[in-house]
Amino acid sequence: MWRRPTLKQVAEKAGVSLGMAGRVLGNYGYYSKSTKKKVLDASKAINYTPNVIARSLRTRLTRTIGVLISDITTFFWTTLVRGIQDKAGKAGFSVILCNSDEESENERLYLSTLFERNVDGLIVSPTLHNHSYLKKLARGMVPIVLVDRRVKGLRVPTIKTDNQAGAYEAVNHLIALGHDRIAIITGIAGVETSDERFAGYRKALEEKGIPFRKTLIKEGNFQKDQALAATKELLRMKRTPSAIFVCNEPMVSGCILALKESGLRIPEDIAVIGFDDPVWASYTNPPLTTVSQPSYTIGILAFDYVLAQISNIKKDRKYLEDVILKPTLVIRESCGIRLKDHEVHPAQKNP
Amino acid sequence: MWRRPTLKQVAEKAGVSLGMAGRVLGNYGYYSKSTKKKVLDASKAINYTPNVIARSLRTRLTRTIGVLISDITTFFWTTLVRGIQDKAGKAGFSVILCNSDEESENERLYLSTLFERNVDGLIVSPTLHNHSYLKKLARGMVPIVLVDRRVKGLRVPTIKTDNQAGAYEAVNHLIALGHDRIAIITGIAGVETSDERFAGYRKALEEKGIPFRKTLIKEGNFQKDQALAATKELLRMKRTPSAIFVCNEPMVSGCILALKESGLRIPEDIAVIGFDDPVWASYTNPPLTTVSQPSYTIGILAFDYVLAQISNIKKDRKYLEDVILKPTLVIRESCGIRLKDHEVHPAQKNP
DNA sequence: TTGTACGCGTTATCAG
DNA sequence: CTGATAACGCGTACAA
Repeated sequence: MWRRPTLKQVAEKAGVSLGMAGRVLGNYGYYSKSTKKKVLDASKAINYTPNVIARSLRTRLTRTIGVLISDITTFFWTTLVRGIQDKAGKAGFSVILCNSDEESENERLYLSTLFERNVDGLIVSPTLHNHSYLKKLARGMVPIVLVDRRVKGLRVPTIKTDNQAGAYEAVNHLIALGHDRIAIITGIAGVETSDERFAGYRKALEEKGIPFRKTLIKEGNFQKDQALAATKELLRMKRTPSAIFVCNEPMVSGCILALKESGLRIPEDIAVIGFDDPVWASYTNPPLTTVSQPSYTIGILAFDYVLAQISNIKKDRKYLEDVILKPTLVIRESCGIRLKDHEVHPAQKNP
Repeated sequence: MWRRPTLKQVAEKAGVSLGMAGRVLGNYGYYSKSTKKKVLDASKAINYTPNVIARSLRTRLTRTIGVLISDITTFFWTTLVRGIQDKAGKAGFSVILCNSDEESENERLYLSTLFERNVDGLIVSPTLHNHSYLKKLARGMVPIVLVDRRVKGLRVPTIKTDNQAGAYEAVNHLIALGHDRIAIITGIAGVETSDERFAGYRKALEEKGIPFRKTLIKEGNFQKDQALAATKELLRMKRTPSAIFVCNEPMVSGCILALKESGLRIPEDIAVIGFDDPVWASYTNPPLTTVSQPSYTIGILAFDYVLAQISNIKKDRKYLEDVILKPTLVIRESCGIRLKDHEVHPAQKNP
């Protein structure tokens, strides 16, 4: 099998020492114009490319970061990862991508292989359980930035959106349109993202004095199928909800599917509001009203923040703090037409 | 800064030689039960993990593959990549992901950094121009598998779907429904995928004796915006098309958007048929009829095929040949109701 | 300005 | 069974 040319071969070809060749190719130290030319020519002649592995062993730097998220397949993560990659590419970093599928086992596994591969930094969206290994890594073993969710007891910069605010706004929108039986399909309970969105839901209801009914709360797992099942359960109730707040993109898919199957019209028979704003949100019938997160930006920032840690720019305290981005409500048609202010639901008590 | 424990430290702690420690931890060669225990204990005690970089330098193997596609953000690629990752993860391989955005410049750039990083194999979807570097790499420098598209003059196993057949089936479907002014929004001309789909379009028309009009052909760039513009142009024609065949997912988005803006109803005023079957295809109004590609499977196979090359299982000639998967037409409602056989368009000439 | 020599952490060979 | 010891390819302190 073919073997790549080495610095040594360049040096021989150029008739200089190995160290000399290294200096001009690495562009450091002193060297004369003439040797520079000799080395460069030799390098080109034999098609030399540096061996990054050897360099890494020496410098202890790989210019690689590991990214561990739940599932590249969902819109939120795809765009977030694209953000990371774009920024990383420009900075000369490669990114190794892993999907945990929300399984702590996978998280643990990937985290350790990533660490063994000497990545310079890690961008992680932690699963629900067993963060012991993550915490261990965070104790100075490798720079880490969290995205989307924090972990209790882990002091690591986190880039995320204000989920509670997003959910609050969504549910308020529903209330303003006259809804008072608002169901919610949450994500996995315990995951910060879910809990915050649920909190926003609850806060909105409480503020307007709308009764909070346990039967209207369904726990999903962030995935389509379970949301579909949950929606069906909701529809089997004696008094069905007048609106459903679905806490992420794959789950809205499931919900809409269930609604379609049951022949219900949106929003006439039941309103739907989602979280995450994928391209297809404008194409549904009717177009989906939803909370939009700046996922691409989160990716960009996440990379900036690991890079800051890697480069040790800790002087800038900014890079040690969390950043919490504001989501925005994108109003389309799946909740019906917005009523005038004076037409808000009578149940509203706090002005 | 913290430094990871090394084999040497394990050896010292265990009171054995470096070579010994290496043998038991690497599980090769001979060692006694007692030294095994000593080494294992020491390893655990100081939390040893092997340094993959050093190993790679020695073995010349990185257990890493590079994946270079156009854009992780589109459905086809996301699922394909997920296929690769799933298979790679199980095989103990990491994957470095890069987006070319269909720019040869980026391709060249990423290809070289991937190569310098000593990836064991490469899965690439080549851009249109300038494959000189790719060809160079393919000359025994690193195992390569192509996905989605071939490159002229490059003898490398390629995993793709039969685009012509897919397009042919799509257009035939349209014709069977009585359409005779069928527009097409193609991908980038010259890219094999596009050309094949175009060929399928043309073949279907010719077979049924439907006139082939240049004005009904718009070249897109695989992206949403340009397809949107193209659709608008189509609608500005004196005689607008009765149906549009749009050659990939992001472009269907653009097309539908344009149609919506113009107030046209699908399929009453104009039919739409797409290529690629993203989740949202069932949610559009009406649900989108489209050609579905087995993208996840392509990813799986692609990894199998590079791995075969890496492991040198070339004895199995199977792994040297292209595999061309059959797409399937998913009929929903964006082309209208299927007519009975005897109702096919009168222009049909060849039974 | 140039060359020498050592170290990075493993794997693997070769005597004992 | 075990212990030295030589690569792997590159960076860099040190000497010349």
